[in-house]
Amino acid sequence: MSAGDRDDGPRTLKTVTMASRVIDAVRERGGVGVSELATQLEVSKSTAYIHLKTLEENGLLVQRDDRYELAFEFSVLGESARNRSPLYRYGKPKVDELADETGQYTHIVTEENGRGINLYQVKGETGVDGDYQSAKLQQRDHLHYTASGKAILASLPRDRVAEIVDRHGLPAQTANTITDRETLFDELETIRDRGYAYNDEEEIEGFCAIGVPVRNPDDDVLGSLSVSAPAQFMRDEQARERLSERVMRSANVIEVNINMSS
Amino acid sequence: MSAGDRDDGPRTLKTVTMASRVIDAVRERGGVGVSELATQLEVSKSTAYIHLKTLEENGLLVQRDDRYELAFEFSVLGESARNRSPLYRYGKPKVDELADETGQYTHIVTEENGRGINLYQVKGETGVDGDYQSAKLQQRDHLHYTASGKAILASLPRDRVAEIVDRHGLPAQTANTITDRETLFDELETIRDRGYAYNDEEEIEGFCAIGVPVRNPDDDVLGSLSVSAPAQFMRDEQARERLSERVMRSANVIEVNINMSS
DNA sequence: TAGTTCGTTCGAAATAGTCGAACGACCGAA
DNA sequence: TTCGGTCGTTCGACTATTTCGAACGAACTA
Repeated sequence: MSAGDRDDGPRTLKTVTMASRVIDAVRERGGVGVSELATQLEVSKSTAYIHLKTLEENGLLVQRDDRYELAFEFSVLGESARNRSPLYRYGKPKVDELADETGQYTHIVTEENGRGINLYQVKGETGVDGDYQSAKLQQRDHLHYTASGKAILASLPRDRVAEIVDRHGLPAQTANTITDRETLFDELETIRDRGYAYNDEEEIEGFCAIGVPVRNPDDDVLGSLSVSAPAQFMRDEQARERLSERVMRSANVIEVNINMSS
Repeated sequence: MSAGDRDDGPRTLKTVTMASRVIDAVRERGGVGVSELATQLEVSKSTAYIHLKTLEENGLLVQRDDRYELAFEFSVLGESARNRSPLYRYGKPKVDELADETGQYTHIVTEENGRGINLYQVKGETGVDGDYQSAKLQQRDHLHYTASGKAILASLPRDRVAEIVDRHGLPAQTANTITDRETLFDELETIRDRGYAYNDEEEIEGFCAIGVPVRNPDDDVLGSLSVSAPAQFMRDEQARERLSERVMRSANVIEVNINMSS
């Protein structure tokens, strides 16, 4: 084995980690062949082969057109994971409602391992078309350049935020992305005071968003509710004010519904 | 090892198969502890432990309240899997539309390994509330007792259907479920003639549904589009006729859109 | 037809997984 | 408080498993 064998923390099963890398490679490339995977993961063809076959036997991959792709089984597992989240269960109807009323893209985001995960989103009537919808839902995002992410960060203890920034950094996405640690902490302060996070074209040029945290009775943050709209729309102070009030109200209703259920 | 070591067909990685069983157990129980998993899978505590830890390290499980649960990562992978399906991409807007117009539950289903997978569904205005929605989306269903499933089976070659029936059987779900092989083949014939499948309370008592296959230019079936409604509603011949025409029309539009894209 | 590339199979070398015992932490009962 | 039970966790040793590379036929290209 190569020199730099890093300690993965606890003892782990290398074969399982390898399988996980296989799954990741299949997702990234949208399907792989045996030789291709062997090259990408730097293992022998026979190893790549047996991994793919094993995952296929277990229903996690399927062969389509001579390539191995992710099985729909993942969509079953994904639904299972989502549905355990009260934020998803109680938030989904509110997202539908908000998207309907505002006509804009509306999302629910939660945090996992320091990244934002888009649990659900709806494109409202006036929402711009394109690959935006499917692209976002497939993606784990950094938390510092989205309104949803910043809303979550603002509700997390300071040292947790520091930990996340250490781990994932603050890469720029547009010219407006916050890439400085101190600026970020100041921004989070502002968000706490104001009650909502504002994304000023920090992720996508021409797009702004408003994000509001959703908390449980113990004040742990479960995630956030957000609405994004063209910069043009958001530049109108009044519209923005109205919209933020609206999102805060919905987030609050979600919180109440979650609290009543437990 | 125990006596009955069956040949899994091709050579496979036992550690990966074990990991897959772990994931399945976690899903089934909605979260597990170390000892609990060890008992369920009949392995030592230390083995259960290292498997859970490895999957956690790889972002596939998370610890919540002293239990290991499925990570939202699965929801990312699931979206990825779904979005590769043209049936999903082109069918989703039509499902939304149909649910809106009919006010009933509307779904898109596809087949994988002889089972039906619910790719997307929407509860229309008049759709009954309850756990039905989330329950269905989490589930792989047998194909023989749903309208969507029968529509798919009717579009598959006869020997493929036989294979599926051999593998998964024809378990009864209600008194109306088709449990006899010959009856099923006759029904599939009827479906082909009629152009749509009808579920007459075969899955859930009080619920009927209409399912229509969606095929690609090569005449392979990609899945089906279906609408379910209370038995009361469906007993009205005229309503049923109108609805089936409507579903067939939408399915056809989906087909056309898919074909134009390739 | 010769030269690639692909996926697939196999035996043997080398690595990695499993077990069971043992520990400290935690919880509830006595 | 103290005891017995359970929990998750760690470790070394035995053993089973994974990995590799070579070799094959099929499919495709030149």
